[in-house]
Amino acid sequence: MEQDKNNAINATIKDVARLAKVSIATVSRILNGKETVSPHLVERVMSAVEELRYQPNAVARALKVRESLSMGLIIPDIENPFFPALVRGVEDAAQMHDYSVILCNTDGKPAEEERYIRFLYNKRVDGILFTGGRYSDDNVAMLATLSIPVVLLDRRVGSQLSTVVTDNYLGGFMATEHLIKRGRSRIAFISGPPELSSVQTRREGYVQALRQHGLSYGEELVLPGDFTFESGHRAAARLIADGLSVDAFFAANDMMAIGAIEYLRAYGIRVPEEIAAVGYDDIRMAAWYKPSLTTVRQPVYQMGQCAVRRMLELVSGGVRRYSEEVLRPELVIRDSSGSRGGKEQ
Amino acid sequence: MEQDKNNAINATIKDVARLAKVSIATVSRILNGKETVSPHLVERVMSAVEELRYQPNAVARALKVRESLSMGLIIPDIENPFFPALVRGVEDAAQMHDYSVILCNTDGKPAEEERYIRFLYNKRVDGILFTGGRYSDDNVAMLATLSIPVVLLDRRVGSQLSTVVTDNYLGGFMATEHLIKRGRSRIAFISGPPELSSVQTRREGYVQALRQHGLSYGEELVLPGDFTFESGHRAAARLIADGLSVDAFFAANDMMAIGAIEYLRAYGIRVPEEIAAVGYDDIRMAAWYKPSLTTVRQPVYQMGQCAVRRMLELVSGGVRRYSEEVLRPELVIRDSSGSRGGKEQ
DNA sequence: GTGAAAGCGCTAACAC
DNA sequence: GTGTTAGCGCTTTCAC
Repeated sequence: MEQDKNNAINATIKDVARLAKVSIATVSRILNGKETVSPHLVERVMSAVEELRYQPNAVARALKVRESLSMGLIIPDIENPFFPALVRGVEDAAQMHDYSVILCNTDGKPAEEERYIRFLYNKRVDGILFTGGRYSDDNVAMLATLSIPVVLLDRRVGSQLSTVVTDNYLGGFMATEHLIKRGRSRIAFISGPPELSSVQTRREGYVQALRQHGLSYGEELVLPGDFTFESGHRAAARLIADGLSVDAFFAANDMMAIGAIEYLRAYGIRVPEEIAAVGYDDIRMAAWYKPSLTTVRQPVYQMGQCAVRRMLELVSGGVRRYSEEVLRPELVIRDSSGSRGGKEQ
Repeated sequence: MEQDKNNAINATIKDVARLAKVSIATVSRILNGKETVSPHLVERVMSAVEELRYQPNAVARALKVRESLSMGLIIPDIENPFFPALVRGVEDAAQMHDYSVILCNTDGKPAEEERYIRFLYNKRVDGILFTGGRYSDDNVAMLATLSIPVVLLDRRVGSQLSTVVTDNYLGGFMATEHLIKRGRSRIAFISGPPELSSVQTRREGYVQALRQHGLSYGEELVLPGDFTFESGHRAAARLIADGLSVDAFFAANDMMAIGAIEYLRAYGIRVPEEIAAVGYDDIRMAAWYKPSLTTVRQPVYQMGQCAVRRMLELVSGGVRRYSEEVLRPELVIRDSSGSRGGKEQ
């Protein structure tokens, strides 16, 4: 009656203690390895653990210690090719610290975001990594009031939260300057959702590069877009409708760049000869597409890692330091931006 | 001293009970809505919940009820374009039932798989959804001994576990027969990792289609591959080295198909005119690639959903029924397999 | 219909 | 060093 549970499916710390003939406190001490316990007890306990195939119950631990060793990762959509690398970066870094990551897809809908934040809070995650969709300032504000560490990814919002972003200004600048150096002078910008700070900042970089090189800039050079392939199509259609007064474009992401190129080529317009193109993100396809796409690569995987690091600092630090980490993007030069000599060549 | 915690960050069920002047049992009953409670108490409790912004602690609940409302999802790599849709299917279905999903990337390494299985068991997830990498029968066996519901995804292994797969035999058959109907007669197969049951079964479908149409089949028609773009290159290189005695190929995934096409075209070989191609998966790029890729689409998102459904059945059913669900793939006909009239046209 | 109380499995004082 | 014990926040008998 006392020992018949040895082979039970779920051994508890109690079972281990009984089998090893020690108190549960001793078992706990040994398993957590913080205090010193005499070797012969260690041995007895460890073999009991073996025999019972004891696996500590993390739920009970979480309840007691108020630390679940889990974090929430809120993203718009894992099927959007930007996010897998981010998620992987987060997951790898989390796992390294014995943390689990709960994945949440919101499709950028504020209502879903709110649901998930509440959901994660219920689960008592130790922290939340958040990438918003559209303008979700409300939810960011809500996050700020929560008594939970938060790291914002790729979205710099006004509030007082830690953020990890890439330098979108620099990215936009590099892309545009590259086209200028390739001899282009009328450069359009295919925008993403204008509410996103990342998009705004890329555009600022674009504008500044034009200015700095004495090139003309006007609202008519900015084409609306929403990050989809199809909106690339539409932007190209407008370019054509406008009489093609442009000899290059910089798109706020690769998907739109490719959409636009496809459309232009369907109209017999040669890329890069007649119109040069630069994208943003360096998705996988950018390298394989014909013409291969010059683009601005974001260190997405590293962003994920950094975010986890920041979050863990917040969790353990206790003191809530609001930090901002800016990662440097990189220009990847391929065929779509034309050859060194410019369009004449 | 009794009520000064009202605005504390983390209200507990106790705080709510005190404020509403009822017992914690009553609060619990109302919040779970299973038993009937008199309306005036409901009102009092609900307004206390409001006032305190009470959020139940799921960890405590999980400990008590032995149900964490979370599941683990083990995949090789979220950056592999096959998986995002799967993950999304799982996540959506899970969320619909108030479940959270813990994502685990193993890179297909058995050691990582084992680590994660243990990890998830520690967290007392209610079930595990598992897609193995290579031949990980050991871990599948380990899963089988665990006292935890498991659903295997896309891998039919000998053991007694529930599985959700697509009909790879049918997929291979359809792909091959399509090429035959397009007038091709010497059809190569670019294989994936030969240990994967999915790959083996696709190959069986391929072989059977050839046989059934009285076409020759031999080992020399099977080219090794490992699902990467580069291995598609290599396969094409071998095709060329062999003197191109082939007028079509069927690749076990799209990535390799595209890799092979790229290589062939770099050698001036026209696709589909000289060599027709069919892939597998229908990744996003398949539609955009030039030539657009004829391929076999797997209902990946639905697989994720089905797997969750199965798992939830196991969890609630109590009785462990080992089921097997086979989803039907679909042939998506595009340009890479040539025109209806066959290669002569 | 409602409250009191036991206990899920664990950690961390606190005694000895 | 080691054991005893008090909870973490919740659900669920069991009485009334």
